[in-house]
Amino acid sequence: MGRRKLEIKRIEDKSSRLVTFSKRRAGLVKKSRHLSVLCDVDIAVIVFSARGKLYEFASGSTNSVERILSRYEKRCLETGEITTNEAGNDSSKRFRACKELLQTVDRLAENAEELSVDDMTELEQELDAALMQTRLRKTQLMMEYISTLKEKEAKLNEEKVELEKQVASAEENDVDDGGGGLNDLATNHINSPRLVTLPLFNG
Amino acid sequence: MGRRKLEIKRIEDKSSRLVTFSKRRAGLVKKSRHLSVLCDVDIAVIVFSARGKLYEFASGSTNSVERILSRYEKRCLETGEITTNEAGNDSSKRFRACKELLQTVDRLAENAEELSVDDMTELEQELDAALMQTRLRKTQLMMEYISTLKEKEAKLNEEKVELEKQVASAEENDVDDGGGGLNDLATNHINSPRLVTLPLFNG
DNA sequence: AACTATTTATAAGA
DNA sequence: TTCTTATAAATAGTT
Repeated sequence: MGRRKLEIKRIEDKSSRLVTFSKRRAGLVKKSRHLSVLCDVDIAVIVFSARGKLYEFASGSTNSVERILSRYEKRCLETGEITTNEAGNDSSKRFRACKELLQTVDRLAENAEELSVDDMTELEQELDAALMQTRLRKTQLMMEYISTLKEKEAKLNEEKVELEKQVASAEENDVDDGGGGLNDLATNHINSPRLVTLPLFNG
Repeated sequence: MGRRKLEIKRIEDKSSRLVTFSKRRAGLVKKSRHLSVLCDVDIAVIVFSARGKLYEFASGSTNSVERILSRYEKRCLETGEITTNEAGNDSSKRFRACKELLQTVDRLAENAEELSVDDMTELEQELDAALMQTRLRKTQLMMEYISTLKEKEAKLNEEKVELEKQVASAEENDVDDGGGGLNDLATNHINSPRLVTLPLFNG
């Protein structure tokens, strides 16, 4: 929507790319605000420029991006987010069960007026228990995954050391050089940076 | 941009509000995609309808929303820490703040009889918000850690391939053998098992 | 879900 | 950069 029709592909000219970014970013934010007002919905928009500068918009007032993001995270966990699963795995079954549970909850919540406080208390406790289970399981899965990755890393490091030895001994047998670079490379690898352990995983 | 100029305020008629939501949401996503492609930037858009249905868009491929969100959180922490960062590590400060908060909660809980339901509701909401933040942050830290480990693995794999090439070329220069074992070793490494991706982290 | 009369966004130019 | 303007794109109301 300008003097010419613009193909939707990366604008190679840096100057016009920047101008377009500035204009269209403003447009996007404006449209987001309009949509959120007109239709009374919550919107968050996050933009990272190529140089890493952050631009954000959120309907509502202070801290809205954080609020919407935390809602988003919550929703993802609730929904399971286990979309890309093969048939053999039983997690698709589990996923379906989850969905059903959520539907049940929705149904109950809709008719909440017909349920007594005791009923709701019971439901609350059961849901609370389910939530706890889910969180626990999530953390376990992540921890297991981290362990797997760490093991993998250790194994790869071992293999690397082994290979470096092989290179070194091959070098010794090799009379004419061309291998000085290899030693540099090997040294480089040995000195590769160590893991930085996050505070969360201490002890 | 329609038959009439539309005031930017909540559309009261439910039907047209829904139609407008649908149309403009599509438009917003389209514009987001165009902006991300044209200007080569990362964009995430999150929309919650009034009924709580989630719509999302992110430049890049699968799971980009999560990726961009984690980048966003990271950035927020970084910039926040720049302003509140003085001598030494501030995590001890944060920890002290946590302890104080918990003590406050204990104190309030002890004297709960003296507080009104409204007071307790307010406290409940604040604690709930804090809990949500904590969970979010925990998940993000784990996700970031996993990303780091994955990157590390990729880098190690690259280095291994490089080393294997070095071994192979050193072998070629070597006249008398003893290097058959090396080839076996190299093959072994190339065929080392791939990452098993847990359902939780698909896409 | 399609159709258009209009409004809105914006590409290029100044 | 900012303003202008010709034109493309989005969309409000209609069918």
